[in-house]
Amino acid sequence: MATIKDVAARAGVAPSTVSYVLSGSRKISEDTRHAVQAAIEELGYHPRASARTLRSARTRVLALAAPRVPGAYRAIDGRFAIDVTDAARGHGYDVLLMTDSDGVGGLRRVARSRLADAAVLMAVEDRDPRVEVLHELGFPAALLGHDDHAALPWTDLDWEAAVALAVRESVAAGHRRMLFLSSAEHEVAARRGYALHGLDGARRAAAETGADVRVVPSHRDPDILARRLNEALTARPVPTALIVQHLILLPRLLDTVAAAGLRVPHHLTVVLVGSLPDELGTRHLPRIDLPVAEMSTAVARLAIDAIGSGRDDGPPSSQEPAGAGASTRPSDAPHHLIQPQMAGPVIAPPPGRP
Amino acid sequence: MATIKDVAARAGVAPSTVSYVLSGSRKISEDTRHAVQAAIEELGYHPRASARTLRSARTRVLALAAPRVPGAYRAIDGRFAIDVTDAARGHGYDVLLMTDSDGVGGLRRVARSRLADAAVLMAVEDRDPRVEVLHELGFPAALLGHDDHAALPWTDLDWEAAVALAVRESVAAGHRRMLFLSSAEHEVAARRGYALHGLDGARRAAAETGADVRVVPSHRDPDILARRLNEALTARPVPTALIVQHLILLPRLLDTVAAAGLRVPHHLTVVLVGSLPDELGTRHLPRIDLPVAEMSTAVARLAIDAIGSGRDDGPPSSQEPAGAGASTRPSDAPHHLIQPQMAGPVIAPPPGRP
DNA sequence: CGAATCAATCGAATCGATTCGACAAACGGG
DNA sequence: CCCGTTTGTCGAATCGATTCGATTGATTCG
Repeated sequence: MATIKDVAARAGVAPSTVSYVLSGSRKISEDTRHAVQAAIEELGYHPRASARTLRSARTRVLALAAPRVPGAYRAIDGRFAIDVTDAARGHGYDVLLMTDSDGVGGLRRVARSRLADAAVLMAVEDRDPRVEVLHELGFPAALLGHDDHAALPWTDLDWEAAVALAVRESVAAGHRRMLFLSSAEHEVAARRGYALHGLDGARRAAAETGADVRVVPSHRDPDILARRLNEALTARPVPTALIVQHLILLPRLLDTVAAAGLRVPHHLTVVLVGSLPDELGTRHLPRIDLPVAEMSTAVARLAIDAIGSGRDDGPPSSQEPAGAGASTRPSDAPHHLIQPQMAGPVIAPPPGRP
Repeated sequence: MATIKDVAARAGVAPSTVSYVLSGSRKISEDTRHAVQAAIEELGYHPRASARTLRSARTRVLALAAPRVPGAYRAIDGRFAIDVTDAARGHGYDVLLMTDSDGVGGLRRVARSRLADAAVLMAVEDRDPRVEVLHELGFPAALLGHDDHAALPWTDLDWEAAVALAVRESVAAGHRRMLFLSSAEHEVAARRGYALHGLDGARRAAAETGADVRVVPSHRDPDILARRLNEALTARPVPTALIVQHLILLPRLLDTVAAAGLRVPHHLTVVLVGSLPDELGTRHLPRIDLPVAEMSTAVARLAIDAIGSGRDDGPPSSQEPAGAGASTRPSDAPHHLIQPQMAGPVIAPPPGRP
């Protein structure tokens, strides 16, 4: 309830002096500073965010746009939300959580009412309407995950390298025939980066190693998924490794493997790609964890950096390398591509090999 | 970039008139209203949140305090965050997401800088320091989940009824010997409501039905959990049903069941209590879903209702029923206790029974 | 026909900070 | 000893809305 005026009165100075003590933007004598700080302590003063924002045009808030929830909820998203929030706090920013239950309406509203300084978008889709809206409003933003079209800063795991690594490590353990449980068809159709790049990684590693890698597309319906998997597991020649990128239905999946009479890892090695660290009790399987913390830190940073350099619509700087302006070509946007690492137990050899 | 002045100028009226058109708090003639609305459209005007808040002392923001993340992340929390956000939006509120990486510091900061009008706390613990801070600051709040001590509005699934229902339904399906995989010991020690009430429900239903219900406390270490479960599954007389309240390590748990040579549901029926709707592919098991949407709607409502009646420290109203002031006794706080419902397939009978 | 009533709108104060120019006192140099 | 500089602080304008009285016509009633 105390305001800057109360503090000033108590310390016997002008309000502006209190402000300078707080911001440190002008030199204040030792004595005055102590008097002001004492008054602040005694009154339990804390500046009102709204007044600060009104004057300075800075909210110190990031809008975090959670992904649409298409039937199946993604366990991963909450974790990202928390880690992004922590990362933002590290830079003095708070996080406003937004769903897209009203489509892009929420983002537009938050941007125009100046509730936030920048946005972080989760689970960006190809030709994502949110990206267009932000661009239209000239609102700074950064993306968690990416596809190759959006001309905004982004961070992501290198999914191609990740799946390729899983395949190569399986081959190194002696496996020659394996299944790759890829993203569901609707994710491929939506041209999600992780779906496309994951497939690329599997194909590339198969070609490089000469291994027999059969792709099984996942499906959001667990029964269909179970049927597909069961067919692939029993088709000859019998696969000895299962690389899983689509983890949403993991329990059901392991159930299916067990139902086929296969023990893990004795008959079949299961390798996860993009698992959430420590999540869902997957620690007993060899895997490539999704670097949630690293991605969150990076995206918060990218979003905050974008605030200063908000779109100024000026003529493109002549310092630029030849071609279009800095943020026009997707490949020019700042980004942070993270390299995969294996975690967990080593990959078991195929049956019949020591 | 347009302000209320610009709109006023364009419509040929005073700024206050524009404000009244927007708020509807005074009568405005048809003609003027249309002129103002046209000007708003043409300029793409949207009121600045900070200016509004500064004047009206209302942020229209709820602070959502995410639970501490103790090693294992809870898949459930992200879902709650999203649903609470949607529910808040339904009342015209936005949601500021807070972690407790700096303990209660975040809440205190948000409350004192007036970034939010009220708080929603997730996963409240016994003698939760956050509750004390909010009380000390006189900050309105509501809780997701509850224990019997906090004198704040709350909502929760009736965990005692839920576990009791799972036991009774299992008995009705013919089971006489079952395991109850309860919350982990550290959760009981923290006196979490769901842990205590769940145990009560199991005991009560066991007494009522005369069934043999053995309690197996979960454990955050999956290896310890697996060992405990394995012992209980193989102890004589052999249990025919497994009721699971602690779902965090579910995949590993089903793995353990399979490793014991037990097929679900043929040898052993697994019933889940408090599973997340559609989450993790648990739809093939009989279960009691956690009513996330219902709880979220309720808690948003409770928090918003608490804003109006913010602590006024005045003398207790004489309209009150005899006894202490309205918010002094925990049992007096408004709340919303949700009754459990079975979902999914019917519970399979024990082996040897048709 | 003048006074009272009512509807619609205006003007100005206000919320609580930030920030710029002005100003007084202290200081140093010539 | 006077003037220019530096140091520290003050005062006032400002950010963009809300809201309360005051004001202006139009209308009604006696």
